[in-house]
Amino acid sequence: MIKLLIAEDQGMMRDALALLLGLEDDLEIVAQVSSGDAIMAAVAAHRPDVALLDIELPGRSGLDVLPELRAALPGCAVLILTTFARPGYLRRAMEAGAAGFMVKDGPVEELAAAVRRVVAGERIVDPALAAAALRAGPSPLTDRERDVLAAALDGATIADLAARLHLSESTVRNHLSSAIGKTHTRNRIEAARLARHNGWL
Amino acid sequence: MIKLLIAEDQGMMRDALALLLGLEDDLEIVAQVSSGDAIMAAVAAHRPDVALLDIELPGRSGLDVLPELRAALPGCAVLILTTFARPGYLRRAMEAGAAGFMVKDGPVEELAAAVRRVVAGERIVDPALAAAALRAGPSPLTDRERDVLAAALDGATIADLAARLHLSESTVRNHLSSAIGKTHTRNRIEAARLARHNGWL
DNA sequence: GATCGCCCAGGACAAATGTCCTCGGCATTA
DNA sequence: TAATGCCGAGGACATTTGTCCTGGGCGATC
Repeated sequence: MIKLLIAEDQGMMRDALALLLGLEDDLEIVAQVSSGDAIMAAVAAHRPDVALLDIELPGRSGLDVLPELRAALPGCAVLILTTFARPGYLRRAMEAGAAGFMVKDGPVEELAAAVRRVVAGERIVDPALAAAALRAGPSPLTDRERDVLAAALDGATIADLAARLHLSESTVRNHLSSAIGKTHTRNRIEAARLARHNGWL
Repeated sequence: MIKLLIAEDQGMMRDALALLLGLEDDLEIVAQVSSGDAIMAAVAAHRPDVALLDIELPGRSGLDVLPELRAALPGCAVLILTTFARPGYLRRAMEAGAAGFMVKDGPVEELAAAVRRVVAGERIVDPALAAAALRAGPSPLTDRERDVLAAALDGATIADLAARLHLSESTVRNHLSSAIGKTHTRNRIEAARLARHNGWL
């Protein structure tokens, strides 16, 4: 019997996954959580064989908890299940030891099969996405550039960013200018959007 | 037997919905489509009793096809099912004659019940969302302001917008300035984000 | 110890953006 | 007919943003 943990914030999707996977004879859902903060406690309590993690969760993201989960329970295979096929997400997932990376676009039948395959030790990666990840390369951004771009996503002014990050306006400008240059974009909005698209934030 | 049409682009969600609703004895999935363009043809071919429409679909949005669907097949109740609880979405859906509006956060069990209730003539609306829709009020934007804001969402410069919309830069500036004023925001990014959040785009 | 990259900060400057004004055309409404 | 509102356009102006430069501090690496 394969013990499964599901971390997914969208209620309908979570219920549907649990119901469908629960129908399989060799799978058992031992825990369902809807926030990233709840993952580690559920892992400790139920010691699943496979963890199905969404990335964009309230609290901590699935990618953030991934290294911690691998360290705490190395025998648990992690299958990332996300809406967004972002190259940087795949890269981070693989570097952190995920066993597989799937997007929610495919048919549900693939899911149970994927769970069994990662339990068998296989790695699951969408080939097209892997190619995109290699093409996009690793993030060219420094930590601070990433912070500033992430904070700029919602349209804040430079003064806002400076206040929010406890920096001077000059520093914020410099980081932004540098990030714009590295991303070959024309302003911070394009830079921030590209960075998000590539999973660099 | 209640005949159902499902329009949903995310494969896993579509499959899961179809499977779960198909398990109900009194429901029958007569059509599944993944793009907005395909909805009307499927409606004509299968004449469903209930159409379950996502809003953000490739091709035409669920809200765009809604009036056409109601005109073509008035006996078909439309249940909007969306990820985003945007006040303007709810408003548009209700004004266009939707029978219900649900977000994908809730438990799946609600879904089959909602389908039966709209067939029985009930209207389904999340009370909290309805309150938000009333609080946000109708869109204050003119058609052109909406167009310009929508085009500004991706970080385009004023020159880009002017070229894309076949307007002079002066005109674009004026529309943007007006939209910024009406939304009580500080720049077009904030204005565009607020407008999107409220479902005004 | 020197070098490198990152971080923070400031100044100077050009370019982009946002505001406010005028003006004309057009359709709808009173 | 007059008034109103939306649309397109342009000019003038202040503000914001982006670029490029300098410089100091810090830690890692060679």
